[in-house]
Amino acid sequence: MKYEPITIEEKWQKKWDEEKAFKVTEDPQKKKYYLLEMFPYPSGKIHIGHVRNYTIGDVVARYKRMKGFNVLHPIGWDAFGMPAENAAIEHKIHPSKWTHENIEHMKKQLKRMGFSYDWDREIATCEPEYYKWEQLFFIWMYEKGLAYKKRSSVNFCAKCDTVLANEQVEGGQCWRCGTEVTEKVLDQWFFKITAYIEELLDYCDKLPGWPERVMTMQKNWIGKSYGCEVDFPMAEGPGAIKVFTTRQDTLFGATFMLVAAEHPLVMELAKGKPCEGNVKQFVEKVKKQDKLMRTSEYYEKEGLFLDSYCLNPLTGWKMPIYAANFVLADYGTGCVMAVPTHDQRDFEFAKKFDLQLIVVISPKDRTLDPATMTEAYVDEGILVNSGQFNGMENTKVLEAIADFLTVQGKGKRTIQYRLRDWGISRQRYWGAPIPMINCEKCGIVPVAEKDLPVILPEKVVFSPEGGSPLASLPEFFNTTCPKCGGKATRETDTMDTFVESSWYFDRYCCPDCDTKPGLDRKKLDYWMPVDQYIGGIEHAILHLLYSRFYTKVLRDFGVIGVDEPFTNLLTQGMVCKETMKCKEHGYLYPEQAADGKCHLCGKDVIIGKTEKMSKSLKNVIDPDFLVKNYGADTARIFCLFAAPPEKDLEWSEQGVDGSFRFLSRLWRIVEEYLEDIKTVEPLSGVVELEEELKALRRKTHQTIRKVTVDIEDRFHFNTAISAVMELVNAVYQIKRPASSDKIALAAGREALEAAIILLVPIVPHITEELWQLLGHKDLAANVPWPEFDSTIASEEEMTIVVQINGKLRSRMTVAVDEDPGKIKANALADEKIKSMSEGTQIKKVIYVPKKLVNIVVG
RNA sequence: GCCGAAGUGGCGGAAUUGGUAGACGCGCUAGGUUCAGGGUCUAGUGGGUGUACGCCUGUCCGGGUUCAAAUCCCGGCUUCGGCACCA
Repeated sequence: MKYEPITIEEKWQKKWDEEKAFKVTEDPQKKKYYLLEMFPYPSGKIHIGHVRNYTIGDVVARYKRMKGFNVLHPIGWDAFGMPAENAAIEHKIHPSKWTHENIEHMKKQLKRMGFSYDWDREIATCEPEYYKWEQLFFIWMYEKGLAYKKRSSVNFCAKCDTVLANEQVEGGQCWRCGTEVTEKVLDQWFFKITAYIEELLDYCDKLPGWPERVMTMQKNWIGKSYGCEVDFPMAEGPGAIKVFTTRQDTLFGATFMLVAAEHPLVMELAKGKPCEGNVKQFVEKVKKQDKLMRTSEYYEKEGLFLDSYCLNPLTGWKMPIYAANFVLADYGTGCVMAVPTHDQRDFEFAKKFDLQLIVVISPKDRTLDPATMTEAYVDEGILVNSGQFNGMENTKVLEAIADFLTVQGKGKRTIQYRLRDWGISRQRYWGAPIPMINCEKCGIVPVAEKDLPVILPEKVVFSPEGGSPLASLPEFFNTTCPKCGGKATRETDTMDTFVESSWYFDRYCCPDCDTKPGLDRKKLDYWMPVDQYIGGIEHAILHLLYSRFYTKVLRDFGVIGVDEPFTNLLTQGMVCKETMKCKEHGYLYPEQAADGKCHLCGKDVIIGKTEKMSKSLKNVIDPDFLVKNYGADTARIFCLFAAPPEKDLEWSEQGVDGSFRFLSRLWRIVEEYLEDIKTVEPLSGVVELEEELKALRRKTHQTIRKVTVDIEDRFHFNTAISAVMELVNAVYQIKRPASSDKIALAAGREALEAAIILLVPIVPHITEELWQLLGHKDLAANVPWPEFDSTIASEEEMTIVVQINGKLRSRMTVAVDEDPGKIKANALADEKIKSMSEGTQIKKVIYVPKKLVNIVVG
């Protein structure tokens, strides 16, 4: 019988489905394990990235189940979002229909991969049963001041025709479509993520199960910095300009003031002065320039004198005030004290406008002369020209100056963050409606809880020009005020889809809960937090930060009982493949470049760089193709074998062949033995064996040990698989026992059963089939994980390496329990060692137990 | 520019704590197979050198610590990722 993956895979998938083999319920007697992979956006088809992500997760889920854990392993759909809406415009298909069809198809694909999900917990975030609760949480957040509306300048993507959060802008471009982001002023809803900023930061050091670099990225994103707020009084008249600085040690060197061009203060100061017209022009120019500036590498420092002065609070000197293009309006106070001698940007600015330079930090080995300086001095040094602080080290004077400013009432210590509140308004249709009402009389009023959900209307018109379809649907937005009953209009913005993905893992614990608040605390207390979360590194900031925030909000509502949603996080690497190009036809799909020739023109194919698989580069492998040609098991084992999970995986056609070959090899050896071992019990306990079988048995138990450690402690599936390959090789290697040699056959059966069971989490279909062939009635998926016997696994002999001065010279085989003194003596008595150390003096003999003897000679 | 990760055969990757570098797989070579081909099984496969037991050399480069370094320390190079006028 040949190994026919397609037949057996479909057979077992059907069986698992019928038996609901992976359905779970809360069981207080059993230890729970919540394994979660980032849920997919239903784009239409699964891609290799999904296959890799979900395979990694499935191995762990199946392994933990075999280890006796009560494993929650759910799946669902991140079903709201723009592509559905774009499809509606382009193909005249309703987003709902498009989404549901995609889910249907992708669900089939996932089932075809053999992932062990509890499908009864499947959720789709576009269903009112889901977003209803999100709307409830929104109202609660509104009542607590955690959701608020603000008129603000926002990042706007013209192509997507919607607003983007700061986190969704990458290098000045839209994270989704790459279009350049522009600024727009709109009324927007925000979540007050900054209310939890300290806790979010704090826990960055309390999540040891997260990769260091993800935590670093989050910390950077939060961007906490300690400094001072300092008041610079206006030279004439009342008032002062507030400035944030982390470098109060350079305060004595502040010689001019910079204000962000967009800052309202700029026009205020220029008002009525001769420069007003110029200033206005300048501000307009900078506003337009802004977006370009963000993306371009080079930038020209520009500024304009506002014909006003303020005073340095410590020196009392007059400081000219400039509007500048390189000062950020939304960081700190939007105003910066300029210290040209010790800040490169300020230095360049001062040179351009010929402004005063005063050195206040002096390097230890030389003296700085403002007249000859060619760049700012930004290193450490001793304070000069700084009154009572002269002679002190600048790094140590920060506290003293902060105290001094506080006592003098000229400033105070403050903390600044880079993180802004999370803008969640989207001017799109396919999202969860924001449950708010604008009443002419009462202002903003939340929808009454009893009226939830605010259902997304089905019948809408999409226009290619964009704009929210909801905003042109009177049946939707015309309503009455819940407070006064008067005429009112609904909010037509929908929520950012990152809101749905911020709590879906909670909902999985009780997907059918239909009583307020949609989350069953008892069930959540059993399952949460997620023990292991697995997904792409691309969500290091966005999704993971939002989810952490939302978890804390829900905790404070008493809805859940955990501080953090994900205890352990594994960020898997990308799947890459070489690109292929034809001079004439550009990038080619793999099937268009068979035999190294372009199938369109026959020209030689140029092999390009290896890059992340993407449709635009056409370096993609369709999972359907793999399943059809090799089966799901081969796709799974290859994804695991080619690289450890956190590293990028380079796709290799030949590697896939190799994986398939291994499975066939396993199949063949079992078949080879099948008749003879069908009725033989595998070995267990202590049995006297001849040398070859003893070695095989040792290998069997060593393999169990290694695979267990590799999966449990390190998620190193590649080495686990190679260990099983070795075991299979070992069975091939032994002499085929006679049909009557029951002991040898029992040892063979023990080895083969071990190989099969150890591979169950990795290649579940072939192993189910082989398990059944061996005469077992129960599902391999439910078999307990094997234990190893350390006595059987331990070697009786060991190879000791003999070195002279650290160089390998000889080896010897000794019993494991050999006396160390004897081993050393043997090493010295070794023929080769004797001849090589002749005429030298032995200075030292080092014995590393069970490893080597190093003889140091002089 | 700043921060972080990585660099090992022809290739993907092993080497858990400093202790036999290159497990396992791919590729390649040779051989067996009622072997057309493919498949399959067995053996070999870092480089150099020698008839051979062998010897020399070798984990990005240069130093250092150590009996012993892919692994630890210092300096540099390259690649990838993140942040980037944050005051």
